[in-house]
Amino acid sequence: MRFDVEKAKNVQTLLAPRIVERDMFVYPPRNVAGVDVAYLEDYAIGAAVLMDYEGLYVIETAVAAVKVDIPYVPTLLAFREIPAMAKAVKRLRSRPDVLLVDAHGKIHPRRLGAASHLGLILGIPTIGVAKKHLYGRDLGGNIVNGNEILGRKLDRGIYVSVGHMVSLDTAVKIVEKLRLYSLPEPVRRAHKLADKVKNMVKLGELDLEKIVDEGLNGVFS
DNA sequence: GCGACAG
DNA sequence: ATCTTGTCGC
Repeated sequence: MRFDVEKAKNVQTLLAPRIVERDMFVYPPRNVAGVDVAYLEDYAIGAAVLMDYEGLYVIETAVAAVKVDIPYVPTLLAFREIPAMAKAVKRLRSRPDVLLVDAHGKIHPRRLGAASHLGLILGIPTIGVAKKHLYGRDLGGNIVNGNEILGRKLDRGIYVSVGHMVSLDTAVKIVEKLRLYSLPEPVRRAHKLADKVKNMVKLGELDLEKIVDEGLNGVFS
């Protein structure tokens, strides 16, 4: 067993105290990016879409792929997804002011969901945006655990929580503004991009190995 | 022991 | 997350 579950949990417990819950960027942000991952066999394809916060137009996109060894274990998703997400974000030529991650942030048993973990590793403000419940109790829209507020559940079943370097109120404000559809645009587009690349690789229209060592950049819409 | 369990 | 066809509706 190359993946030590207990050790991974200890890493989360150790890193959680480093999360900053204050806005460490100028609000409103100039631009925001969304990241997501798609899987194809034993590879993870990460996609990042950078958009203008006010105009909601795409500035640039980046795709990266990495081989994945780690299995999916509930609450330890970060260890499986972060390599691909981090690589995609780093391939962006501009550094996003805020990053929206398709995963939970503080809504996590040890307060370090993948969105928080990624923000800590990249040193970029992050917001957790998830579609399903993972942890905590719903108390009138607030996801709580005892007296602690971990995040918020918005309409259409979207969970928002602090990733890193952002307050919950600001995180919610940003997500709401970017919600043209259920998911905030940057995340929805990153999901579509990762999915599209995955299918193109399947159809032989793209070479996965080439994406693994060179990545893919674009300036689409 | 039982149920829950992001992507 | 992934697999997987058609179908209903704006």
